[in-house]
Amino acid sequence: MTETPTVIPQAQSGKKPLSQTQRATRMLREMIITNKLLPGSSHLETELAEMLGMSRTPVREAAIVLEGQGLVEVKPRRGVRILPLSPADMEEIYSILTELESLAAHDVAKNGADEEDLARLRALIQEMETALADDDRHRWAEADERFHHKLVSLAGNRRLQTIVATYSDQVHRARLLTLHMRPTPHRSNEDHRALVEAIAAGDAERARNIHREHRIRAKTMMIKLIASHGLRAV
Amino acid sequence: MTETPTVIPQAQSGKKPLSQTQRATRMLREMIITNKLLPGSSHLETELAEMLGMSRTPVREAAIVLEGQGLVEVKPRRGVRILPLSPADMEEIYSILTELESLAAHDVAKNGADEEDLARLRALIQEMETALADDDRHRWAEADERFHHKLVSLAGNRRLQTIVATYSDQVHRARLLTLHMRPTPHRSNEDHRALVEAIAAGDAERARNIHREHRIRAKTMMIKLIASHGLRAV
DNA sequence: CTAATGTTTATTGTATACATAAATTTATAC
DNA sequence: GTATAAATTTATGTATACAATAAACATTAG
Repeated sequence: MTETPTVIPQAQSGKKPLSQTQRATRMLREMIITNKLLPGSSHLETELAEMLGMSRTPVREAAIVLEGQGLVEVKPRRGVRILPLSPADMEEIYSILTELESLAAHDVAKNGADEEDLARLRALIQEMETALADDDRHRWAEADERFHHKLVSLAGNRRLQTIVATYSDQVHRARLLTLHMRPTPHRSNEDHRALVEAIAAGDAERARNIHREHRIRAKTMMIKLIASHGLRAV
Repeated sequence: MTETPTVIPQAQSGKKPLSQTQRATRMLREMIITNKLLPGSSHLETELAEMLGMSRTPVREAAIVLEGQGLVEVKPRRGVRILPLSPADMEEIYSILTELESLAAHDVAKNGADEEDLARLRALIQEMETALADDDRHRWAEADERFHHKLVSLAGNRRLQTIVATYSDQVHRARLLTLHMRPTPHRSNEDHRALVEAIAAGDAERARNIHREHRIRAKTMMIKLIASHGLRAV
């Protein structure tokens, strides 16, 4: 894979100067998932190149990468189009995420997690709870994302991680949008606690089922919210 | 000028002259999954370009696409490397395929398949059986692939189909390799029949479980075969 | 006014040029 | 003979040039 989506931290001490293609890929992905480039809009290669201060070549290569990750579509003479997500698309993606994250939960429980990892997961749940207490949904969402990411990474299946990251990126916009429309996610935190217990107990099937139900609930809510607000795409 | 074919499901019908990049992508992928380009080997962009009779640019773009599909790795000054699969890689991929194909089986059973689709699946099983009777494993494998492909396509989740296709490509080499080492796949056909029955009965959970077990068996056998032949990568 | 045709423009696909940095080789010192 | 440094080669990353062609526009016919 060219790049693992949503792996922002690279700035530390690994001082390899990024290539222009890498920079273009990151910047464009960031602008897409944070809605700086609006879904449905099209952008000529030249425009993007100028905007990013580089030539067309790296922009073109970045577009190919992002197309492979389902974020854009490169249309022959129409430029690069930011793909909108319909409720049907969301349904597709959430089904896949549900299944793969549940597999991750299963595998983590089966292979066993050490105390450090369990502590990390519990700390993230705690973080979500205090964020909720402070009515800070943004912080809650961030901790939630990190929880799911950590869970998947513990499964130790790199490809699984890549797929989940890719599709999580795709629904990131929708999550941002519904964050303030949804009811307070208390139930979500209960699910998380139950999941960590199942993992700690090494009960793989229970972990899988808890997480699957958790994900299905999230999906149902998301679709309903989008539909109830009359959004045809995001 | 009456019809502009936007999405052509298969080959010839729309004879849009492929771009060089598309040609490069197809040719390289084909050469990789059929072992014309050996796993672990590296190839400079210039070599590949000359080999395919085009300039470096489209080769480069194809390499980016194939890298996104996990078939190659582009190493800074080492050229394009055909990625070998270790048993651990295979384990990763089969886990993902197991889960996603099982989801497909579940969804197809849940949404219901019409008689035509069921007939098609049954015809493919029949094809596998006659191929086995003729001791023609190649034909069996082809029908098997088409059966799995058909199953997944019936689920109607385009992204699911894409992921399964991508990872199926990755293990294609290994399947070719073990095709003649494995015992006659009678059990496999029984599984297929049971699956189609569960789908016809609309029993989603049963369909899911049957297919999951089927896939797990396939995975175990594959890993054992590879290991028993002392192969560290394919 | 509408449809058909010709003309212009704009954008892409691909080739190519070139500076840069990695890899490799050669030279030099110890 | 080994280790270090300098020189050379090489492949890449990126910019740029340019022909091909789809889209947009203007023109003409009906």
